[in-house]
Amino acid sequence: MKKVVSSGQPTIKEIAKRLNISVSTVSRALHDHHSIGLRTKARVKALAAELNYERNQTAIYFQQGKTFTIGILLPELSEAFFASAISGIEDTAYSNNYTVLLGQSHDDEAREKQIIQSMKQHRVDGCIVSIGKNTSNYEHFEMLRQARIPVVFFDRIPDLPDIHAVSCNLESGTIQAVDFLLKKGHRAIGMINGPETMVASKERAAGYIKALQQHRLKYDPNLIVNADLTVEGTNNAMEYLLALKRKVTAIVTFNDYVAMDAVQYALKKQLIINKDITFVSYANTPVSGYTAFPPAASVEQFPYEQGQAATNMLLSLLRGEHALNEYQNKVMASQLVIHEENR
Amino acid sequence: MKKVVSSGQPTIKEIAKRLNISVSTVSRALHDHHSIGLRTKARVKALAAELNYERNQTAIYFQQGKTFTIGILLPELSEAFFASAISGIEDTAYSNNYTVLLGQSHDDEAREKQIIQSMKQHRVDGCIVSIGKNTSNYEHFEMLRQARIPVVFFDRIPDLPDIHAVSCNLESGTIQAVDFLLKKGHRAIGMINGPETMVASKERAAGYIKALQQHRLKYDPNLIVNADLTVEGTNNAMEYLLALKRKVTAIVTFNDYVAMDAVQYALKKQLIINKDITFVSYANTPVSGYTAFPPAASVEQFPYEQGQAATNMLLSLLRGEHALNEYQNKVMASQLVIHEENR
DNA sequence: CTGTTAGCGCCTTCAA
DNA sequence: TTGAAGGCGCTAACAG
Repeated sequence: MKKVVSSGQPTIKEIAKRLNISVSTVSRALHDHHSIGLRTKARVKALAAELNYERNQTAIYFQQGKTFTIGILLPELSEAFFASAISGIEDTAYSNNYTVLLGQSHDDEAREKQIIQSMKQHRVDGCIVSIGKNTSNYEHFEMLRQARIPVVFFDRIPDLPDIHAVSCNLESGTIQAVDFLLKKGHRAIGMINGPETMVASKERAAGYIKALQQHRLKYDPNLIVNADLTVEGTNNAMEYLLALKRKVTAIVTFNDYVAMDAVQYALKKQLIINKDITFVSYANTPVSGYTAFPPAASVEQFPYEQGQAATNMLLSLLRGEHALNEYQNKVMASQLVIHEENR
Repeated sequence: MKKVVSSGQPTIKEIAKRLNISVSTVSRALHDHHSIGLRTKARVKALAAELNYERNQTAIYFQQGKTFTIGILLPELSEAFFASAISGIEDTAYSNNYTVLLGQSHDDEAREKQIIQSMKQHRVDGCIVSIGKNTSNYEHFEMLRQARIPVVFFDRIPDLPDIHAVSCNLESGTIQAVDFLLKKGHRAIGMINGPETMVASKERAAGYIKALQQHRLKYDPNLIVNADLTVEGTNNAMEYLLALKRKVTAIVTFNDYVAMDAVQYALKKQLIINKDITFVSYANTPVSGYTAFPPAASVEQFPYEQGQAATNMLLSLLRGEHALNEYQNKVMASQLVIHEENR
């Protein structure tokens, strides 16, 4: 008993039969192979068009061992930063005839593993990954390596030696940010940083310190607080900073959300924004323009461009332009964007 | 000459050879088929584990004619609304063992067509689609229908008779919104609506009118303005509304962005928000909580839930629980969310 | 309980 | 210029 699976979609076999020629001739005709007679070619193409023939990609994937699909694994699709990043990835993949398989880990390591597993089974040609907040075990990526599936990490990259990665170094932007504040006359500049373990937090702190050094100013460790990015954490950090003996007149916050929370706190304390206290932040969101008191400046991290860069790196790997073990680590510079001050 | 494509990944054939049994036995053992001896099963599984065997999905897709993949076509990934929607889609798909192929049309009809084409070639089992702003030709969806690939439209649904669709009716939410304002004593309620052609604009207008009717109030067409959702458009609309003889004390805006622009305009005109003028909006964004003057209430459109619902509908179609031509049109109710007023 | 075999759609070598 | 045949990895029908 023959099972019908292809829901009536025409195949080359069918075309061959109708035209009384062989399947290989049809296949070649469809591919414009030079050794096929013009007449035959025309007849084949005409019938193919008439029948609405379409090659069965799954068959081709199967026998070629390539899927022209890349897997994207991200923590959270609804975060503006990642939404932009995906957008950049999809655009680049699309214009190179690749499609994109999507998975979100929700910062859950177990789910991250499952998704990687599933992508591997789907035989994606490669992966682009931004790891979860708490991921500390990287064996799932090791499996990809063994399966010779290239991976490019971006933004949230793991602390491993031999990886392909694209990221945005926050140090440069942070230097610019602190510099900006120093030039406006601020001397006691606080920083609400993220969890100490995060690479991103380290980069922020490093930038902060370097900026001070460049101005030959003393670095006071008390001015940097590590917070957990929740509203309470931000409030606590603000309380701490505002209680310092040295009067803090400017604060660099971990991201725009923290900034907005911090602004709310400051307002409650009757502080006048941009006068008593000035905020500078990191632009994870396009929203800040709409808030009443946006940070005076923001460090842009270029998510769309990071997505593009990661995809291009992966594609060059897939094209064999670089050896898989020739590890590339593209670091893009973050950049300070000064907002309009007349609001 | 044998071409090696599978990059050395072990196959059941290899396992069979090593164990001196047949491929079908291996296949069955791996599937826990009841008719396989415990010993054999164990041996097979052990070797499979040792070799790091993993089934080649592309082979299975190919021979089963199913890919357990659904295609998502959306206008713009970086719009918060769609980002949430995708999140809902991906979560639902994932927990049903489906994966998700992604494409964004950027509201470009040609690109929309290409993506649909590509998804069809990838042999996705079904599609979830939100059409572009300007899409007026639906032949690409007709092709899907002919290929018997089910499509569920959501949010931006085409004006076609026989389709599966999930959407959120804004009429109910709008009624609640106007009702809310009427109960607070407002009588001259303006509306900055979207382009007249959009279904969503019509629903808003209809809700507005119905709410007045329910209160036995006269409907004044002058109070509804169609704008184009740009900042200038919003400013013009505001100028118009504020210049009316009847003093407008409340305004329903098309979405949160329009609301924020309108608030800015009002502030410039020295109006006091929530006193001189009150805004109610539609929640396309989770941001409004951070703005200084968020709308007093918002009509929630539940993008995540819409994504879930669309995916469930598609899955039920794929499972054959409903005939493909038994068209379902799920309309979810929008709902007014009243914000805290003590800010 | 296990083995043999055909076939999914396509491409590609080899032979004519 | 064309045809025949094999094989990609796997499943399932059929035959022991």
